[in-house]
Amino acid sequence: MKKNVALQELLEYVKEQKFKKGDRLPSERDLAGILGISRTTIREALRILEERGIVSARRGSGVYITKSAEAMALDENSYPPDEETRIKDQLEARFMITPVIIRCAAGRATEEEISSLRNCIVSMSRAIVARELRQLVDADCEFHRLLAAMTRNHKLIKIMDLLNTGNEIFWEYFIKNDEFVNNVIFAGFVEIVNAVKRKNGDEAAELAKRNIVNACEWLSRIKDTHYSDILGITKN
Amino acid sequence: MKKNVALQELLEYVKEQKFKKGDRLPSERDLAGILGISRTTIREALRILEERGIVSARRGSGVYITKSAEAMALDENSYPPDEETRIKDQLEARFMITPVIIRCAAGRATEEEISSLRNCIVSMSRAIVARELRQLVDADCEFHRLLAAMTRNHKLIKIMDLLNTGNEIFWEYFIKNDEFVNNVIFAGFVEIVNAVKRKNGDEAAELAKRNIVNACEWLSRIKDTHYSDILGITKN
DNA sequence: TAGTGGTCTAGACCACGCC
DNA sequence: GCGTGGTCTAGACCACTAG
Repeated sequence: MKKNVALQELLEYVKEQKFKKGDRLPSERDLAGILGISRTTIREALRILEERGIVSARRGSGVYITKSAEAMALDENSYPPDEETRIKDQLEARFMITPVIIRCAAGRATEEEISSLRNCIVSMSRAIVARELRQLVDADCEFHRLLAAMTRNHKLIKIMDLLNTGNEIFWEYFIKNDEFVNNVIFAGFVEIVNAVKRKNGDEAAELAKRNIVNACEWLSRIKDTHYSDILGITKN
Repeated sequence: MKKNVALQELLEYVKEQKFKKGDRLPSERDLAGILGISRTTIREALRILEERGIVSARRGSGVYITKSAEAMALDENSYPPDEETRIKDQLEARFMITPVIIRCAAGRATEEEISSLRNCIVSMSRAIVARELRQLVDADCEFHRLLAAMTRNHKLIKIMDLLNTGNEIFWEYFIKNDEFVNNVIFAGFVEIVNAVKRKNGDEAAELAKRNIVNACEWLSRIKDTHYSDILGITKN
């Protein structure tokens, strides 16, 4: 994508021109001319830099550098939102957040809601048999959405919605191996529901964590990455 | 902004046309025509809906609804609840999520980022003296945003953004009492930064929790509600 | 092959900061 | 008033999906 190229060129340009923290960049229109690219695309690149906290735009004034060159160099390598990073971020976020929500949910769930969870698991099972990635992801989302709803906390529901986006990225790998999905992940979900039914929040949370640990280990095996790093850093 | 208007109209249109989960929306070009708006703007609105997990775009195929009507209604109602509920949800969510993120941040923060945290605290202090609610809330948001950025995890940053919305609701109460804000909350932030500097994630997380506990207790005193219920249910 | 989302472009107008 | 970032537009081409 050109915006990513623009982003790299922009960083290169900043380095060349020896811009420092606090300096003002050329205007968006000038940058567009300098880098031979449309202003819209430049803006998209700047937006990304702003998200990363490297740059800050002030209306009517200009775009300013807010991060030192050293800090920029430091996280330059850590930011390509490539597939590896997305998988890692997604798994880590789920590992950190989901158990907390499930622990809370276990204390507040009704019998009826637990039946809904069971129904979800049935859908999941069907999707696995039919090898329907989309249905599997949907069932997984629904499962987690229900758990979040049990907390009766609107904010937590929204957070779960956020966590529920972008999971295809690893389900895609899981669904390739029936045995793993069935005996490990799927069985894990069943155990979680049982723990929730017993209103044992701590156990449910622990099971949720273990499920993600298992997922990480399996992914590490079939890919050449070490997802298990996540666990050491964020141990609860 | 027109994209926000477009977003509302889009939701309205979906409701009118009785689109359901799994249905395909008209193409972006058609929607542009229907709503009388450029495709770029429509795309921006769709991007937001995609982030919220309401919709999912498939290249070469179309844009599909991924959330049931009930879930959408739930989402819509997630903000009109009464003030009590909003405060409770907000505090509870922060109590559950923030410590986990801070623990992770403590293990990955750079010296420079810690300086930024300190700067934030200075802004906060100034805002308190000037009794500027808006600046105080901004500084609080920035403080938490920085902490989330230290995790280097895009998802967690987004989650923190979500947590950062709607906090005016209790800052409004806090700012009325200088002594409390200064000696309890503000001092708590300073301690958190120190713990982060020592890379002591567990302590930082514990301090973050205690800060929210203190906030709950103080709110319970000045209002006739028992916010401390939150703590028993979600103890870690 | 026709239609879709993904990306990029050039140009326009607005709201705001600064001189 | 001038230059800035913020927003919107119409149109183009590409890569992909599906019939």
